[in-house]
Amino acid sequence: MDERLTKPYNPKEHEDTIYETWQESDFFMPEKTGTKDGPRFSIVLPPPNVTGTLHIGHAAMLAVEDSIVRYKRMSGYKTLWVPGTDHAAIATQSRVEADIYKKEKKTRHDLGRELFLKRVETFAKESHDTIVNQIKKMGASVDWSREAFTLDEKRGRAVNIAFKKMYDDGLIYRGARIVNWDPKLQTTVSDDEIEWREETSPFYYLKYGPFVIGTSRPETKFGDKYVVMHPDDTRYSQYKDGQKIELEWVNGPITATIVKDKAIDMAFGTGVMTITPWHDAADFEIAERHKLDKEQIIDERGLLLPVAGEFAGQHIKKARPLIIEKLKAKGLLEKVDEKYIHNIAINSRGEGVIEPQIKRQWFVAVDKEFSLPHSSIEGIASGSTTTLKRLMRHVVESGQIQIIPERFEKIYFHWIDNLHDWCISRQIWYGHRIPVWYRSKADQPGADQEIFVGIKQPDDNGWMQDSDTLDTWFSSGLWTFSTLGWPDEKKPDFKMFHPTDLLETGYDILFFWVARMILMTGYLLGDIPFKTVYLHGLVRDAKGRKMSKSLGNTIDPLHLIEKYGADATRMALLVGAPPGNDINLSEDKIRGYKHFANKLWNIARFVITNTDDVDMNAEYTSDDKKMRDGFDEEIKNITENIEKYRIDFAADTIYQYTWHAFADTIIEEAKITIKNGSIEERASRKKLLLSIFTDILKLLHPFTPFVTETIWSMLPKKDSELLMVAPWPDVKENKS
RNA sequence: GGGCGAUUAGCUCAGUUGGUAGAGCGUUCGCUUGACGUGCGAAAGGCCACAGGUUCAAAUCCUGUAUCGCCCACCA
Repeated sequence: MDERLTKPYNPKEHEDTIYETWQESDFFMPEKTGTKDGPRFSIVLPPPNVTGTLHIGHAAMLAVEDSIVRYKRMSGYKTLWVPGTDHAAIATQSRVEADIYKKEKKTRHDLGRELFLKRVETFAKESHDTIVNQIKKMGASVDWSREAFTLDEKRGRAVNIAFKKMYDDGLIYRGARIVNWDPKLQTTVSDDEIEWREETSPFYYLKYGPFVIGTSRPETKFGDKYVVMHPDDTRYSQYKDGQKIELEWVNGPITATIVKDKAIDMAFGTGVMTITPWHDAADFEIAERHKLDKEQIIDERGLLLPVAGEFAGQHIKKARPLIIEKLKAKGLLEKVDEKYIHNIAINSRGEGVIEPQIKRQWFVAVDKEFSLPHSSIEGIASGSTTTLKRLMRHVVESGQIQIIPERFEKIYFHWIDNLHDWCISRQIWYGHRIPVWYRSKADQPGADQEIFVGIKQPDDNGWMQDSDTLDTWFSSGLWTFSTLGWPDEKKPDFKMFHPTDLLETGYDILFFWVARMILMTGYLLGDIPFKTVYLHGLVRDAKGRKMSKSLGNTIDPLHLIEKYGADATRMALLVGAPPGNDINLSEDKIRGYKHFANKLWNIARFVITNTDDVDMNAEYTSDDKKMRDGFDEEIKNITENIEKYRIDFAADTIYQYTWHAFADTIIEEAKITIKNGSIEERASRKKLLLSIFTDILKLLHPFTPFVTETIWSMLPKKDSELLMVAPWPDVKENKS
């Protein structure tokens, strides 16, 4: 017997060497697996952000993906799993900014663009190395030779080409639109990056000529010169759209214009409101509809502009009570509701309170028609006209992309239907610089600047690049094909592995990322990025709370691997985690699976020591035949569940079988048979032991790769040197 | 305001097409049994949130209610 087996199983002694063995074998590379013309399976790793270290959610993701990938590889597929990391623009930048400020009391502006970016890159590099190590510790069988980064040179080229093509097709435009401005980070953020927080604040009723208007933000009201009501509101039928009225306002008399718009909720407040188009998205829409003037009241830092009169230059927070005082003194304050509950917008990255502003930004037009020259999408012919929104809806609606669990399809459609143009420019430094250059026309002062959109800076003089960078999701939207060689569509990887088979990611980034990949792939390739989307849930703590640094309930996956082993950690994250469901993770659960790894180890000891004289050509007794047939049913069941992406069932089924059928029954009976049975009975049971155990190792391998590979190396008889490429048990023919 | 999910043993959760309720951890009792005490054998513990309905049969399907959680939305 192998002397390693004499001790209890200690994952630490085996895991790192096993991973090295795998890597040296090159079986992580598709070139080494499957057959030339055989089936292929490809998947990309959702690139983790280089903002520090992986958390337990990443570990869960790796466990699910690696299980599927290993299963496919063993099933004879040419299997590719592409790893990489994401520069995560704003998240990484604000992390480094905070670090620098904490240590050196300096801002990025103190350092300057170039120096600051160096610091971010250093941080990103360290982060990357940590992450790579963690991915390896989890046992992920990714192809490291194909590793990519969203901000490396190849991906940068892909980004610029995509941008230029969209610009040329009129799908990317520059426009003054209302955006979510974060005065703290001094940048715009997309709608999806906003979190809403409930807040109780006073709600003021102000006299506005003959009307009473309600507001929670009196500091924005200085320039309000349109008063809006519903056209069907009989209370105000004496007022006509466009009618002018004179009234006394905060800083003196003004002329206001009546506007009738159906967006007004007659039941809310007095049914009348004034609008501030520059600082409110809803007001902006009304102003656009009626072609009204828009005036900026608050600047980028949150200070009031000259329109505020005596309050100019003050910060909105400080000015508000003073403004109320003045309104009160002028008799314009009708009443105050102190307990008004409303939602305020917060930047989810960095916690700044969002101040809507009208700004000149770059947008992707989601409703604009364009023609798609080449299309592999069923139902959309090459050369036909469509919009990004329609494309995104169609590929899921027609079933060309399947989302698991299905209920998320509805959520996806709903999101698309509410989608506005996507603001892609960011006023931060870390990221893909917008590939647009400007030059003022020297001979024509005051004229518009010349604009150049391209892959790289034009050769002649005087061009200045746009200082903004792109939303990080712009580059990750290209991920499924920018990692396979695009824009060169002749690259073998692209031809062989695109579209990918599966995208496995958290439901929390369905809109951010999944939808954007569908958008980019549909537009740039006329294709789908993947056939199936598997959405996993969030990992919560034992009490069901979200893990967060502030709660102090985060679990470091490396700590778990150190204490219980990667296999136990993986099992705990797989079992009980059906697609789309959050799982509560407790250390007790992981400890249970550590015991299982040891159980398997001891089973191995029993089987190996009792089958050294096994004859694999022996006849099964009828009892043993039944046992083997029963196990074949389990194999079928497990295989079907993996195919259905019910990894949780598959992992639990083989766990239950191994412990409570194989160990508790077959081994226990074997002890008696081997001692007292006839020659035939003994030979049969020994064959059964080794035969089932060999297949158990195969079935368990996708879920617990380390311990099974370690045991495999001790098996005297086997059909493959390494378990990771041993053939998956096939029972289809056994069916009688 | 709209949508989605959850509610099952002391705790955390499974329960795949409806067929007399399961796991892990915890608890109690007994076992140094020739693979394993990280174990083995046994036991206690559940009107499956509530109210109706469909069915020979419901934790499972339908309707409603309650509580919790999540997502979406331009109510000033």
